[in-house]
Amino acid sequence: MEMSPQYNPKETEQSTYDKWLSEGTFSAKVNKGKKPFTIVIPPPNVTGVLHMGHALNDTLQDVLIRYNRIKGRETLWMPGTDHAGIATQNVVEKALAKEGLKKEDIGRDKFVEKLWDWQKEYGSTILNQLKKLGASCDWSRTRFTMDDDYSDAVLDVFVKLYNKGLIYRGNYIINWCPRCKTALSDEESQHRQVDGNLWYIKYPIVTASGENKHIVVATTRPETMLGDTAIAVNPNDERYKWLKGAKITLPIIGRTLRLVEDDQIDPSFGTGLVKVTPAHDPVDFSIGKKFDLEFINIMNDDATMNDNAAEYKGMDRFKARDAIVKCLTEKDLIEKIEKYEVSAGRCYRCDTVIEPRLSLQWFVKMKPLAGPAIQAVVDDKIKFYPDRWKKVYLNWMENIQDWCISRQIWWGHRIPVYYCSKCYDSMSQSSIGIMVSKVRPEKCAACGATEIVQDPDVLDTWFSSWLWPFATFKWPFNKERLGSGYQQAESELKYFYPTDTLTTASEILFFWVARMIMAGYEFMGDIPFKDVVIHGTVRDSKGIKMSKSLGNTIDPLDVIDKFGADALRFSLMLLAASGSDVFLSDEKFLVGRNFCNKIWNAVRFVLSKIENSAVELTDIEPSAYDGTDAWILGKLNSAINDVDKFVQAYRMNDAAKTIYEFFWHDFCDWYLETIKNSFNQTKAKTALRVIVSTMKLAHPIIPFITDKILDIIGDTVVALKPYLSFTDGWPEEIELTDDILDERQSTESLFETIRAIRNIKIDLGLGNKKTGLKVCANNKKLWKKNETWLLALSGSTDIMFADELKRVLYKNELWSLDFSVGELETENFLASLDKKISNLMRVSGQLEKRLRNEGFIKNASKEIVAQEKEKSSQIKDELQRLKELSNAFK
RNA sequence: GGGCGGUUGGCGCAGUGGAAGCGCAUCUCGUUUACACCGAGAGGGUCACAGGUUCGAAUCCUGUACCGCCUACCA
Repeated sequence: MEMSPQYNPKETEQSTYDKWLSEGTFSAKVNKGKKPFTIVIPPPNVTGVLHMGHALNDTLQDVLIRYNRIKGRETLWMPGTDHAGIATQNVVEKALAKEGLKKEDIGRDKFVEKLWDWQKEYGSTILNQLKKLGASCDWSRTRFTMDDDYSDAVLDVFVKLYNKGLIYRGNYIINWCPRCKTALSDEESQHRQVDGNLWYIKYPIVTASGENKHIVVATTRPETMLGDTAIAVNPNDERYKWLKGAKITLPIIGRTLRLVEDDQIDPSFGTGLVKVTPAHDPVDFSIGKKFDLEFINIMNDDATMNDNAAEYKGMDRFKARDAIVKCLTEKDLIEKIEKYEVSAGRCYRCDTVIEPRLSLQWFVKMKPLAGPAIQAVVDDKIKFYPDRWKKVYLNWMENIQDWCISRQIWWGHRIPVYYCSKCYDSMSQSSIGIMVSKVRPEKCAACGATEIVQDPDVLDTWFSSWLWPFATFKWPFNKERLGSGYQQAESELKYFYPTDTLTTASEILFFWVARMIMAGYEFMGDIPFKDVVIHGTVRDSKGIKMSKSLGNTIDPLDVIDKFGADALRFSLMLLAASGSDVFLSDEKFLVGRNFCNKIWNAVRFVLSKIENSAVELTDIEPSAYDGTDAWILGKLNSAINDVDKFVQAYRMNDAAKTIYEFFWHDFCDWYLETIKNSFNQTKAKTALRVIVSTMKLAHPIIPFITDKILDIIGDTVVALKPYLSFTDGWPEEIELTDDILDERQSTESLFETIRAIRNIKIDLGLGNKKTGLKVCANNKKLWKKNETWLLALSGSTDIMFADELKRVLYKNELWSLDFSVGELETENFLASLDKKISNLMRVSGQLEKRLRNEGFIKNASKEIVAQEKEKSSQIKDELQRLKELSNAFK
């Protein structure tokens, strides 16, 4: 078969992937004879397009899946997408805006219909892109968090938790995004320090004794003063004892404010007096509750001021701030303005500054759910890689807050709560007239009225994705919907759950990972996965996080187009040291491309040798190894062993590196070079064996080229065909007999000598010049046997054996050497020797000193002392040899 | 404010107590018919700083500085 001089991934990737699909390589089924290995994909947003973060995360998963598949496990990689409430709604809203429409114009039902249309058309974009990457997901199982079966799980869970008393509704200060007009969880709001001001505002008072004065409060948000209902002071603050009984008046509005004492107040901040706005600040809210203050909401849901804001009504919050500051300045009520860095929360979707807002929301009580999830990690039932995340996880879980799960948007699972129009009173805390049910109740359970309204809110997206590891298996097995498939679904969950490994970025450790663990225990009574692998963040070459808005992204599809999917995958795995961030630039992908090309050419070379020689390959078992064969097979054994170990420890970079070094440097640079001049049947078999084994080792990381190579080998060496499959197991180490192990050792010495010869030639100014080699050796046979490749690799014309050498240029315990060249430029040679000598003297001195040190002899372990003695004597021998050499030329 | 990491050649990283390593970049040499997406070589680091433990520290302990990330209600 003709192979081009360069590997061209474009020619093969698509057809190879199609072959996998048609052969059903990725499909998983319950197979009691095999141990399952399961990964559920972190479902990308339906709106998503593949970025480097996905490429990294999903390659990692594919490596694990393919590795375990080769190892004979029944592997399932469950794919799917997440409906991503706000993100998706934003996309469709934008599309609508192009037609000059708002979602309110077409109404909820029509809008949701449009969302479904959108998801049907574009929802599988990212999944198709994953196929380009080579992802071996079982596509027949693709799930979506708003599938009927999945939605059933979400509602089921809501009802169960409600009935258990773990879901409640309450008034709360929540993070409100005035642009998305929805509540955001703490995790969805990102805090950022920005330059702001601290305004010191004077509030007029009349003291108990009738004196007209003013007090000063400091605030970063002057506009909220319109909603002030109190002034708070620390009870221990002596400076303000006189304030008791004073009448405090809120400027502009004229409202009388109460004075309350609370120890949350830090006397050292500002003036020690705080304006209290219970409806617009979380701390103030808690003070408001404690002292039963009035909650005055001054804003609309889009952060414009409302009826309670007097003349500022209708104004945007920031315009109102300016206006209020201007008005106060005119009235001489601003004492001073200080520069102050404030930490403002921002919407993680649109970056709008969040407004703390009082509203009625649904919550999940998290403390009861957290218990088992903490214990599982403490007991190492679930392990983190790298394990430092364990501490981070535990720290968060131990301080967990209740989870606000309602969202004021239209795209998502609608909250299964119904209100009776007759007997439900939204103002009362009573649950009369509230019905929680997966299906709409026909009439009110309390009064029997039939006018029933469903809660308009939908559930937080994470409230569906936290069920991902089991809801994707069609839990809770709705018999009506599943029909006869019911039992199969149940047995699949039983077989594949708990899943094995979850890989993710650290950003969603709390959003998602922690909650999946809680859901796993609450609904399955078991962990959702055993290992959590947390990889780093993808950054550009300057270390800045890649993001679309910064325009510093590298599109994985471009990389695939330019270098191939394998190049992308290999480079990513090589760079992604476990848990540390990945710095990327276009050049970084050259490593992967070059490596694939190296593989391609090594194979091309070996196959051409086989085709051009009379070698007939009848079986794959090599019989008559020589030293170089034994040497490379020994290296292969270690590579197999190491790759195995590294993949299991999730150290993909070490696995990739091992394969790279072994194949490139050991196999190509040494073994293939030696067989160029001594090709025979054993060599052909050995080379093929190494290639086939390496293809299997590398297949999880670079599936396309390795698959192609096995195809090509099968076509060229037809007898090998039955051995060339990725399903017949992981390569086995080859047992080597003792005498072969000895030959392996002498091969290593010969290689060492060749390196020395090359160095000496350069030092002697001989460069690449071919010279004769004079050898004085005990073991002439060894040199004779390997003569052809020794000549080629050392750049020699011939080898002459002598019993004694007048001049010695290289010497070790086995042989000494000289070149058949008359006069030599020995200056550089001597300098190089001297450098080696002085270096060894230094080390030798250190060792001597150590061995003379009584403390060392007394305290260090016997093995260490013996080891150091051995080292010392070796170095002395070496030193002796070098000194002799050097003296001979002086 | 609290927590967790990091600091090793120009850059990116390995290295869990016994002679400082790897990849990229740099430099020199090479038209050796698998590969220039190649081969053979070379240079380059007092392992952030200060103490301590130890016969011995890049490695363990304490502190300092700087850099990240997460978390938090100083208005």
